[in-house]
Amino acid sequence: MASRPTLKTIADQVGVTVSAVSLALRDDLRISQATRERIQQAAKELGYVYNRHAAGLRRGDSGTVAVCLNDLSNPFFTEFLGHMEARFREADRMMLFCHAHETPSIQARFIRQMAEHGAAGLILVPVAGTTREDLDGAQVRHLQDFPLVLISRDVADTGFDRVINDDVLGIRLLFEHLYEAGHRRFAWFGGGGDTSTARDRECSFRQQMDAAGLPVTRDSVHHGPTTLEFGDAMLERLLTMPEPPTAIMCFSDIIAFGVLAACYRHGVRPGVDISVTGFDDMAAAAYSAPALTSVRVRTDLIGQCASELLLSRMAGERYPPIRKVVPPELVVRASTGPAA
Amino acid sequence: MASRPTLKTIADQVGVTVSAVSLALRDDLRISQATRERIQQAAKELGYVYNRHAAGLRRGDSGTVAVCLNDLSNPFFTEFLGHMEARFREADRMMLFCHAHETPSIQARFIRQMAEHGAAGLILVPVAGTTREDLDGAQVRHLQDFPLVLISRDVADTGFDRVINDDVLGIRLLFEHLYEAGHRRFAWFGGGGDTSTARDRECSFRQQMDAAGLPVTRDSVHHGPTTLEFGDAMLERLLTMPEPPTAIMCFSDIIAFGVLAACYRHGVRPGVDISVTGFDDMAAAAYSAPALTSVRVRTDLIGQCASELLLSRMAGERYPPIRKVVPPELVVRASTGPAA
DNA sequence: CTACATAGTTCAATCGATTGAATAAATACA
DNA sequence: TGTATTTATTCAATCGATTGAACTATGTAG
Repeated sequence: MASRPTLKTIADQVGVTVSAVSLALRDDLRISQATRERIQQAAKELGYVYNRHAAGLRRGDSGTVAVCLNDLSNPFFTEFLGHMEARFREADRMMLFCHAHETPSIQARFIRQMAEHGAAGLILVPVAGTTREDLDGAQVRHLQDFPLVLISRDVADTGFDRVINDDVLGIRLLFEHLYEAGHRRFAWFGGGGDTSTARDRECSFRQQMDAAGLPVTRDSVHHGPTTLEFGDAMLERLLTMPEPPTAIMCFSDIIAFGVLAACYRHGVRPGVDISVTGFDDMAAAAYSAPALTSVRVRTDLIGQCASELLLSRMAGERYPPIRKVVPPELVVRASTGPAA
Repeated sequence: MASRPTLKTIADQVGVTVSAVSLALRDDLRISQATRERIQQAAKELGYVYNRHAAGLRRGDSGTVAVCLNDLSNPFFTEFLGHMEARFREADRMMLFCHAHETPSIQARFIRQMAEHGAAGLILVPVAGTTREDLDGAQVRHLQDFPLVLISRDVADTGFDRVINDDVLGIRLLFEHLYEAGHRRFAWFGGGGDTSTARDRECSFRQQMDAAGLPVTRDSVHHGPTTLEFGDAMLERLLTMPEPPTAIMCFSDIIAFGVLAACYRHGVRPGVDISVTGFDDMAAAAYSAPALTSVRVRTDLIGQCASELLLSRMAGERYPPIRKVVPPELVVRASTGPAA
């Protein structure tokens, strides 16, 4: 029944004031070592639990950071989560987490709530279609000078820090790899969402096609969700064509895995009869059947860089907004080969 | 420069007291509708942001719940996260999140910190080897009567609520499926961690073998981490045996995917030359090459049930600790077939 | 015209930790 | 011995929202 002990409880027990206890528990040298030890001992015995609400109220900092992702079912994003979590734990920051499900209203609500909680910073993979307006004014007036780092997806015209992958380069690497292997008939299985990632990758695909003097027809570009189902279904459709493409570039590994599954069912051999590429190089890409050619997005570097940037902003660093673009790496595996 | 507005700021603006503002913002009927509207209007104009530290200090509830998982790289666990996040969002609870990396010290620290934050409840997938002592006394004296729900993995002798999968049943379903298909030489690729899941599944495997009158030899049981690498490497080893098993049961889909990858490289046809089963039935299982026979762990039901249980405990419900066991479902796909 | 609800608002204490300033005690210095 | 300095601790205000009790009009019943 005894309610949670407070500084007062300890103070009474030891015979000092709350001030002394407060200082002692934080190892302040103003309190003599002897007293400090008695106080810390008593705190332990009483099972004292620090109250961050009280501390946060007085100090204005809650010791938390907020992270908002949009798609947990995609391991690619959980890789980010892992890397950032590690860095924040190191910095002794707790993480408020939100799964926005690509839904603007969820994202907006989370931004408001994390502000209410006094989170000191926010890392955000903006949901598709997020605009500048969504990020400032709208929810939290004081977001203007609030530490906020966008990752993975870019939002134009923001005054925020951003850490993103070089999607244009990634597609170029894959395209060149396929082109050099003799492929001339390409298909693009692209992300349908309104994100910078989807736009940049598809745009880069079209540029490469143009530069190679290859026509982009209605049959070469297909849009859909980033799911296994989409890749699977799309390949089924492609196989009914009179002269199907010999190389399929997918917006994401996830889609490519779907394509591989459909190939397997139809006895089409990826890397021999057809070439398939992914994007992201998630862990499973090395173990698909066959192993998937992809570009490795450096989630580790991006995640670390973003956390670092956020922590430095939180520490009060002032500099113009940074837009960091991290180059990915081509990883050639068995799912691609010379054009038949 | 103007610091964040408070109730006082609004009160001065409108010409009422903080009490009135506090009540009005929460739509308390004690304040006349006219005044309420004026206050709410002013709050909006000033860009007022609710301060949960202040409210939490006074009310003793921060409106957060804590969730601690141990392995983000396994999509199986992020499925839980998704389901719980949805339920908590619905209940207007924020989520403090921790990735314990199977590390007891991280788990312990998180438990302490979430208590400091005044989280109203905790859902935990305990890290391998977690004991009763780790969960009470040790970190937070007041955890005794603290809403805590364990999921996925069980910890013996706790007085806490638990929601877990019926692992024994799952293995039995898979075994019977394989046995009826004529398989008699089995291998078990098992989780190496000290978790109830690893123990229960392996134990069930041994029971089934016994019941079928099949010997469990040194060559039939293999332990390792829940990774693609482990499954891959283990199959390589198995193929060097003079008389390899015809059926391989894996502790997790992840391991099975590694096995399928190795099969593919060696031209061994899963479902024809050898049968492979996973466990969990994560989304990718339907799209592996070939599609994987597995048992579907109802992460949706378990996640929902756990959140529901936690919310009801948080609401003050008192009843003896509940141990809810959710039955999984057999999903037969192409990776298993009649014994050669 | 008094007594009495009733609605609308304010008063004032409270939650628990923090911190700059003040005080007391002990030690050093002249 | 008296004063300056250091060390150890306490005082008291503060952060911002909440809430039971108190107060003040206004209206209603007797």
